[in-house]
Amino acid sequence: MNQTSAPDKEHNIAHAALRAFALYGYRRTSMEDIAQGAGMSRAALYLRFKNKEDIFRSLVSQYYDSAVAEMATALSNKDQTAENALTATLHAKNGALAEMLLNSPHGHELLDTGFAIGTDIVEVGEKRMTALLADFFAARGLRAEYGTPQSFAQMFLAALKGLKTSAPDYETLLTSQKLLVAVIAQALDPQAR
Amino acid sequence: MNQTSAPDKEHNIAHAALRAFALYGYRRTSMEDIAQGAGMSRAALYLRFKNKEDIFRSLVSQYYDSAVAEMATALSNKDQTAENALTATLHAKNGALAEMLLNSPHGHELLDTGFAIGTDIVEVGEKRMTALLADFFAARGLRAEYGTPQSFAQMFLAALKGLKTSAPDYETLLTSQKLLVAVIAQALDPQAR
DNA sequence: TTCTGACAAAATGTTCTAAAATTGTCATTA
DNA sequence: TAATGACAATTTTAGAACATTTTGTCAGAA
Repeated sequence: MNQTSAPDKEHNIAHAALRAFALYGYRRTSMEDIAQGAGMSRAALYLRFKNKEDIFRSLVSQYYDSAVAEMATALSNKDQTAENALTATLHAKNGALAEMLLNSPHGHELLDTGFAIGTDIVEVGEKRMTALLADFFAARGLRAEYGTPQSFAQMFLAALKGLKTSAPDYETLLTSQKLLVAVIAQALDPQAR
Repeated sequence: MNQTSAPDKEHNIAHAALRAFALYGYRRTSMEDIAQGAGMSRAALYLRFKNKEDIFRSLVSQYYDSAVAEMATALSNKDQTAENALTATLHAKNGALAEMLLNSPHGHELLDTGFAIGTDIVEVGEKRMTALLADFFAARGLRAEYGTPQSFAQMFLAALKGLKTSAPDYETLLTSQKLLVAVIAQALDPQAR
């Protein structure tokens, strides 16, 4: 009854890996680092993951799965204001994992041009987010002058990325995210105020 | 009467440098490359510029000077719609110099994290742009719910940067810029449509 | 005066070698 | 069965030695 299940162990590994990546960066994190953090031998890691890249990809997967799921929930409630829905969406996107990586001194390594691990996963993750937002914008009756829901959603995500990379501190990030959301919400619902 | 004036030569150098930087990237551009492009000896460059970094900084300066001036003009006409003013502003920002660098295969080197030359100039240039936009937003009666004109302008510039870095192609960039401008313009002038 | 060729100094790139670290696997243990 | 220690193979790192390129300067030519 108290035997640790496989998913739990994989979670331990993922957690330890995340910590190590945030601490040392991807390149300088060794399998030994991760194994120690997860409280097991290095060899044990290979029982569950093919290699370091595999672990990293699973982290990215994990992030997008939860972020997309949370986003879907946040956007599904038809009764709330557009502003609230979008704000909840941001919380989903700024999830714990993203937070930890972005706040680490090695966040850049994992985002900079030329870091090519998990790119494919990122791509489909972003596509799923775009689709969710496009549906939302369509459902809220986005007017034709703002282009297709699809292109509008792309614009929104790109703008958000800009806020994230430009913000000098967390405070500023929150402020500008709030402003952008307010503007977008207003565009959806011009007479709301 | 037909002697070439100093400013002209400096312009030649700047032009050649820009070409070389776009072609080879900053690091792999030698003073010899620039000298050849400008049709003079390498030593002659040192008569007008301290070194390569100095040339690069003068390029950045030049860009911001013209971009800021054009932006000021674009934003000053009180009769045009906010949307037109902002669109003209984008043209100023996406100036020829920016275009050339961004479209070059080495554009990334000059933008990526860790490229620290001319950072101070960029900083004051961006501040000047922010100030111009803030004045514009204030003059157009930006409503309090969108924060201060200052923070709103910061948000706008950051979002624009996101569009630029995220756009897969020039077409998409233009589209999303247009959408963002439309949204912002509508926030300034809710009943305009 | 305005510019250049030539020079010394500095920086950058290349190739090699040996040591150290990291990886992935497997026979063996608990 | 699930996990480990230990092993061979691979990769990474650091340093030395050397060639090449690039830089910044200056005496002197145009």
